[in-house]
Amino acid sequence: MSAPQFNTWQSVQDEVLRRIHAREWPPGSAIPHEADLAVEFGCARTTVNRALRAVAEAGLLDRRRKAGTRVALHPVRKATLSITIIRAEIEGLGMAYAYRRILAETVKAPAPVQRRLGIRNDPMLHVRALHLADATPYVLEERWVRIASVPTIMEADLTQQSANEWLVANAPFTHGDIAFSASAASEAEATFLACAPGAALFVIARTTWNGAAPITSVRLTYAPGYRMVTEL
Amino acid sequence: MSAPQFNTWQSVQDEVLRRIHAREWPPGSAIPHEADLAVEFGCARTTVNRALRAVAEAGLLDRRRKAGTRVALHPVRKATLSITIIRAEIEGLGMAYAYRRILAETVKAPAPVQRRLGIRNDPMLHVRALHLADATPYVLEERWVRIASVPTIMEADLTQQSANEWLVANAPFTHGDIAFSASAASEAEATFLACAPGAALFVIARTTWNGAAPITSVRLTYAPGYRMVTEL
DNA sequence: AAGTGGTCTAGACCACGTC
DNA sequence: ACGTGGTCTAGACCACTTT
Repeated sequence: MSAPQFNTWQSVQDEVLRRIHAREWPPGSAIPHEADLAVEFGCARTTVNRALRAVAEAGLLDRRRKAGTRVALHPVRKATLSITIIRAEIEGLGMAYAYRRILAETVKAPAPVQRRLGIRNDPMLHVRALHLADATPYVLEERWVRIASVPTIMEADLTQQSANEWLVANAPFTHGDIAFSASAASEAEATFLACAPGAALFVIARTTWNGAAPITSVRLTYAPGYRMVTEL
Repeated sequence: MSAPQFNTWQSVQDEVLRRIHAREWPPGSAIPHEADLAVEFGCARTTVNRALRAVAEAGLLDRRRKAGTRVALHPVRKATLSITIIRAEIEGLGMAYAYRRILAETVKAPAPVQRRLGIRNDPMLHVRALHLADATPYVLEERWVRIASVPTIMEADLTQQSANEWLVANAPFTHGDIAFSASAASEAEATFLACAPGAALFVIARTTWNGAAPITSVRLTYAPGYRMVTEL
């Protein structure tokens, strides 16, 4: 007889996933308690807990104290997107990276940007720059930085290093939001990205804070054909 | 005198995050070993491990056996997108959900779809459907399902329930890939989504497998103005 | 009130990678 | 070879939630 051995939390996780996928534990049903599973698997409850927690984080289990653990009815799969530096992204594709600053000015931000950041009339650094891959336009970066939050950026040479890269290295942030959308190329965008006006462009808008202090808001407009890919 | 108390792994995590953000542990620098931190924090090494592992998963620390733990030079922030069923997404916005099947046929899939799924000439179910929010077009679903992988789908009434929803409930998958892009509306898409041809549309392409068996490949084309939002 | 997951501890052994 | 993180154990107490 002797049940198979489950010595590691990963082997327990594999077995749990197998039972879920095989419908031995159907969606919505309650699964045995940690203590029972520990006995069945012949390991410590801590190990079972580690495994179940990992599966729950993946969205396949719902766990609640007292209520127990149930197989998720609508497995909310989570796709994780890694937000990297643009230079690293391009070089990772095996292409040559180049960067061209188009504009840098100190101004009051337009109303929509102020609203996103929750500020009023603070002086902002406005930077527009183009990132190129193998000498062809890759993405247009349109950025506002709240100077009071990152005063040292005024001493950075943004003709050589992108604001994107400088901020990643020098301006830590605690949280932010990010939005993905599609947008028709404006006349200006079409010129910079070497495409036709009205072309469908992939856009990422990101706003970040350091604690309560707003840092920056950026709009990245990608050249036609860009695809953001990840795994499930 | 007496160092502050860190009884829980979350309090340890908070302190670690504070030191990283405050640059007490600058980017690229090595931080003390788990054992040393356990002594400093006055807790078990297990607790320190739990905290550091969580911070490492968030991308702020790089951990390697023997090499030790370092503050990440380029913190790779991860955005997690939850993939839900479309009806839940629309109802979650407080809008009325409606669904209209446009087409369902059993055919051989076109070459690009076969290539994505890694199959040849298998019979496929092809479904085209429109999801509406408050009676206006929300997203167009264009889907291919490999019948051999999910035979029971032929008995489902896809005029009432969307293939999206049926599959989530009845066809478990182990892994998949997902791509986001922007695309100009074709004549057909413009008609279904009630927009102008050439309009910039947000597109999600998803392909899923159950183990080695390909399940389905779907292209979701959203009506103009759609934004996919998440937090960092 | 009681049951379930969440967490902490102290000690131990192990796997991996760097030296 | 050896140092560091990775994990396991057995037992205990606690927090949250539902009954």
